[in-house]
Formats: sequence, structure tokens, C-alpha cells
Amino acid sequence: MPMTNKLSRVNDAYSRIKEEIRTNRMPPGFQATEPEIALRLGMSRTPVREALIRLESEGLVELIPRRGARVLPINVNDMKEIYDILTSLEPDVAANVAAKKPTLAEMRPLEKAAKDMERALAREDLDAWADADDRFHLYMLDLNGNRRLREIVLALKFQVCRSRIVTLRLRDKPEKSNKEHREILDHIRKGDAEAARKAFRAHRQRAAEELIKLLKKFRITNL
Amino acid sequence: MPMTNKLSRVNDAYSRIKEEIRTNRMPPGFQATEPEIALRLGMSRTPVREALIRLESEGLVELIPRRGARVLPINVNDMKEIYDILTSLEPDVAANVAAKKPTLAEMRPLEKAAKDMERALAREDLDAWADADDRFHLYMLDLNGNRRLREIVLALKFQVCRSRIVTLRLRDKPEKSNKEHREILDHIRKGDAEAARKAFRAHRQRAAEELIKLLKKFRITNL
DNA sequence: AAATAAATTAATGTATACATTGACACATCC
DNA sequence: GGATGTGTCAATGTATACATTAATTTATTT
Repeated sequence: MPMTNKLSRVNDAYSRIKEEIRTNRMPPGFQATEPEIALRLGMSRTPVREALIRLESEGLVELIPRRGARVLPINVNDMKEIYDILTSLEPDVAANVAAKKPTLAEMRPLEKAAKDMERALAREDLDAWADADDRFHLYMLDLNGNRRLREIVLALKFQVCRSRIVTLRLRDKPEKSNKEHREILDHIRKGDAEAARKAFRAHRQRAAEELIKLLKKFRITNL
Repeated sequence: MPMTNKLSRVNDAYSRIKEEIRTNRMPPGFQATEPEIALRLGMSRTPVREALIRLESEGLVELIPRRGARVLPINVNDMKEIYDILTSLEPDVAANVAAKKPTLAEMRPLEKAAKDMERALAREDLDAWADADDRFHLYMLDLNGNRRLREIVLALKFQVCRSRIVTLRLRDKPEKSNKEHREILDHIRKGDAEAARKAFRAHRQRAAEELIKLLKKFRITNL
């Protein structure tokens, strides 16, 4: 029965599998064959296959010839790769945004996200903090306007998002992070691109270093 | 007859279509339905479809529900997006490479590429020049070692490669470019990361600006 | 002739069929 | 017992079938 639902089955399969990966219901290393997944999603192999191809090119799963799809784990080296790229990209995003001198209305979501981060930290709600942090970075990308850049950064962040679930609880309270966000905001408000870039770069590098130190300390090699 | 060739049909379809796009045999805006492409490639729709999905997620084609696959044109805004990202990434690559202090053996391919660029320019062979230029940038990515970064940069460059076929002949002789490459090499040899970054950034920005000016001058809006 | 309705066509999305072939279990030999 | 050969099973890669539906053409009405 083709086209039963408005949205295509491929899309359905794609977002459902992706969500299962994000929430660790399909944890790193998890393997399943196409028929298994198809059965689980209540559709035939074809749309599952096509969804898996998309997920593969996003770097979330690996398609192993006879063993099915495997959810890719992230190791320390992967983390380094990803944070290196983010360290190159995001500071320039902040600089561009600062150079554009956004209006107060455009700044509002950023300000709110920063405030939410502080409130969340005050009540020790780490999940809410992480959520606000994501929003901060996402709005920045939106303000910047470069669609391709946005997609690249989001894809990279999705790859590390699972690891954050773990590390969020292992690390110290992210007070430094909050302060850095405030600083970045200040620079953007003043339209000081160079300062915004520098501050963001320091922010990213510190966060990345801290994270990798943490993973090594706890001997977490795969996530 | 499944698995007739060693390599899978999907791979075959993928690389053949990609090559046709690169060489402008499937020019920007070109549209074809799945059965048409399948016929042309001498296989059934299934592998073609899967190849197209991969090409779509690389940003090379657009899959329009009832009209088939369309080869995406690149406009000035796309160019800006892409060069903005490259301007963020490649200077840091050069800086990382410089910081690593590569051995003479590791430097050799870079040196050779730079020399090839000069020789090619001396005999006015623009294609050979472009080829050597590509090699220079590619070796840099290899030395840097970040696989994800490499794939991202290559995918972005593929999107603009067709435009270069045109602009290569419209622009002045790339003498400045050659000089800049030499400079970057010097900084890397000395292990001066900051200088390498700065030089590469200037290189990219100048090249991008020049390109966009050219496109505007010749009223080229789509490629 | 213009506008609308009906019919045809064809492309997609999905399901299913099937040959090939790797993986694993079992049997055989030293 | 360990190593090697054989057979079965099942997953993949690919082809094909088919219902749905957008697009186009033809027919009909005003």
C-alpha cells in the first residue's frame, strides 16, 4: 500500500532511526539487519534502505555488507576531529554575526538563550542548560545565515550529542561556559567581530580540551 | 542478474553520474527521470535511486517529486556560502600543518604541487595549473589528517568545481595565487602556524572576492 | 474559442521476488 | 582434538511489479 501516510515512509524511517540513535535506544555499536529494522518500523526494506543510505552519508551509521547497519561509536579521535572543525567554524560565525550588527530584535533569542542557561544552572538543571546552550549556538547560526554552514555544524554536533549525555554529568558545573557566552554576546552587541571571534575560539577550545581530558580520565574510549 | 560486476551498481551509478556532473555533460539545471537515467546507465531504477539519494545529500542534485533529478546550479550566493566556509576551514588546516612541523618527505608533495603550478603558469597551461592547485590543497588536507574535515572540504569544492572551468579563463593569470602558495609553504617550513593561517586566509579571501567580482562583472548568476 | 472536465500517461514510492554469496553449523579426515 | 570441506541459511544487491497521483492531453461544454 504505497503512500498511505502523507509523509513518505523514507522520511519516517529516517527520522525515527535518527531519533533512536540520539536517545541511545539504538546505542553506539548497535547492529541490525535491514529486515529487522523494516519489521520494527512496520514497512518493507526499500524505504529503510534509503533512509540508511542517508544516515550513512551523515556519518551516523555504517552499512556493513552482510551484517546490516551499525550505529557508529564516537571515540576520542572522532571527538578531536569534530571539535577541531567546530573550532574553525563557529568563531567565524560569531565574528560574522558581530560584523552584521544585529538589531535588538535579532539579538533577543540569543539573550534569552544565555539567560536560560544561567537560570538552568542556578537550579542545577543540566538538561535545561544543555538545551539552552544548543539554542544559543543554533540562533547564532541562523543569524549568520549561511545555510550550508548551518547544516554542516548541525550534522557534526549530532554526532557528538550522545557523548554529552554522559559527560554533562561527569564534568564540573559549566559556570565558565556561561560567563564566556555573556562575553561573546557583549562583543556581538558592540559589533566587535575580532573580539567575538577570539572569545568564541577560546570558548570552543577550552570546552573541547576539557571534554577530551574528561574522556581520558574516565577511560571512555567509545561512545 | 545481481552482482554481475565486482563493484556494486550503486557505486557505479554514483561515480558515473558524479563524473557527468563534474564534466558538465550533465550541466546545471539538467533534469532527468529515474527511468531515463537507469536506461542510460544500463541498470534498473533501484541502484540509480540509491545513488541519487547520496548525490542529493552531497548537495549535487535535487530530487523533485515528479520531475526527476535536477542537477543543482550554483549561484553567487552559493559561492559566497561555500567560500565563507572554506575561508574558515583551510587557514586553520594550514596552521595545524605548520604546527606539526612536517618532515621534508612529508613536505615534498606540497613543494612539487607548488612547483607544478609555477611551471604550468609559465607555459600558460591553465588546466594543469588548476590541477596542481587542487593537489596542493588536497595534500595539505592529507597532512592535517582530519578525515571529516577532508571530506567536508572536498564536497564543498566539488560543488564549485564546475564554475572554475568557466572562471579560469575569464580571470587574469593567477600569478598572485602562486606567490601566495610559496609564502604559505615558507611559513609551514618554519613551523609558524599563525603566519600560515594568516597567509592562507588572505589567499582564500582574495580568491573568493576576485571570483565573485568576476561573476558579477560577467553577469553570471547561475552555473 | 475559451474554459472546464474527463481520460490518459508516466513517474514515484513502496513492496516483493530472486540470484548471489558470506557466515555459520555440521560432518569428515588427519 | 584440530583442521578442512560441505551444506544450509539468510542478508544483500538488484530487478520488477504495482498502486497512487501529478501532469498532460483530449473531449466537452458554454
